[in-house]
Amino acid sequence: MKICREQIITIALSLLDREGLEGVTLRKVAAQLHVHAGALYWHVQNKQELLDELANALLSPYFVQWEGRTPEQPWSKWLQATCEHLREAMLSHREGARVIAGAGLGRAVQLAQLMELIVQSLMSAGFSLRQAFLTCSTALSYVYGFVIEEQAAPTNASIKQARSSEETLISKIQHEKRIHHYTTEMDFRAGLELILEGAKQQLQK
Amino acid sequence: MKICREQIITIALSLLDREGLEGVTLRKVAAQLHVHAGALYWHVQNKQELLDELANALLSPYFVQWEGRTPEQPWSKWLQATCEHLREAMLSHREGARVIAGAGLGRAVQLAQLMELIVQSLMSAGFSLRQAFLTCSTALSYVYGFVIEEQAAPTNASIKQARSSEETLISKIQHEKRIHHYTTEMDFRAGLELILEGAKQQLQK
DNA sequence: ACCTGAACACCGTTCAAGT
DNA sequence: ACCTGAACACCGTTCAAGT
Repeated sequence: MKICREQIITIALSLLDREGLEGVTLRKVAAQLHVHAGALYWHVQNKQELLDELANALLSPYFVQWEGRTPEQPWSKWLQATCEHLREAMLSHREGARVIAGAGLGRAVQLAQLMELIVQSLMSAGFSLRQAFLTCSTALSYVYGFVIEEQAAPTNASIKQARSSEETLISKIQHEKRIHHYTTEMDFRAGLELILEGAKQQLQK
Repeated sequence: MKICREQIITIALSLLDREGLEGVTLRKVAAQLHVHAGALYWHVQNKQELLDELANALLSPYFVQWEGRTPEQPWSKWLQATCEHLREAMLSHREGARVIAGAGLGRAVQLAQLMELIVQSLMSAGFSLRQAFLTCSTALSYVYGFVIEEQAAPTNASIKQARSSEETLISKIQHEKRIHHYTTEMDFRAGLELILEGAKQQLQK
């Protein structure tokens, strides 16, 4: 049975969607390739490397073709679209945000390249290197944190809380959301706008 | 050997600092209490519950005494202090951010309470329920994402990159940081200020 | 009520040996 | 070059049986 790196990643990805991150196991991947677990170590250094490649595999289809800001494009619109695109990439697979955050900037090549593209796009719009970096890192941190929480499986505790409708502000917020048909996507956009607005202000000084 | 829930959490916390999150294992905790692994299940439902308690244990010393905004306090100063305090709680133990994010709002009672306190403090400063929620959730997502990345162990890849000082913008940023003695804390504050600035702007409309 | 002892069904990783 | 076979040192979880 000849196998290659790509097959391993593809199988791992499908396993991620079916069983979640904790279900992604070298032994299960090997089994689906009709191969013993030890055989994977010829194609992959260890499990962490597989996880890193998983992060890249999530990001690649969304960002290999992604263009930097064009001169006539306002930077805030471009950055907004880029962050929403990143969120979509994360949402494209179960626990995607966790996978990407787990790899981090140091490991996920795609993520480092994306950061490069953002900083460059902001600088061409008049940001200093530091301003561009801070805006970029703030936006990315926000996306990370937001989507990780968004993808966290609803627990028994949170369901119980929602059901019992206590007099907490959080349950009032949930209630208001239902009435006004607020979506999680709207929350995400609104938070992102806060950051973009802050960056605009900073830029004028 | 009589043991109790508190001891389990204390041991787990020390294990977290010594060996990191993946070193926190029911069997190791049990061994340090001179008890068989199965015995822990009398005090704890499963490993996840222990992890949730770990998140609370990280937050409690920082937030049980934490006060809501006082009338004479500007909301932005109070929120800034609160977010910096949260970051310090996360940094107080190895991989603290990951532990807290892993528990999430649904599991870490302390975190849900903190959110409650923030929303309430912002509303008393004139925010609508929705404005307060969005500002709170944006700030918290940012802190999450920032500190998770901050605490990610530097990898071989990132060290190699730093050493080879390629012509990437990211390495230029690292370089600039060293020259100007920028700290990670300054980066955190600057990003936070972006969000606070954006929230101020939003409030005026 | 609280723990032992032992099992069950898993993990990642290594490595001689095969082909 | 690439995989088998088998081992090693672990995991979380369950549960009868002890005290």
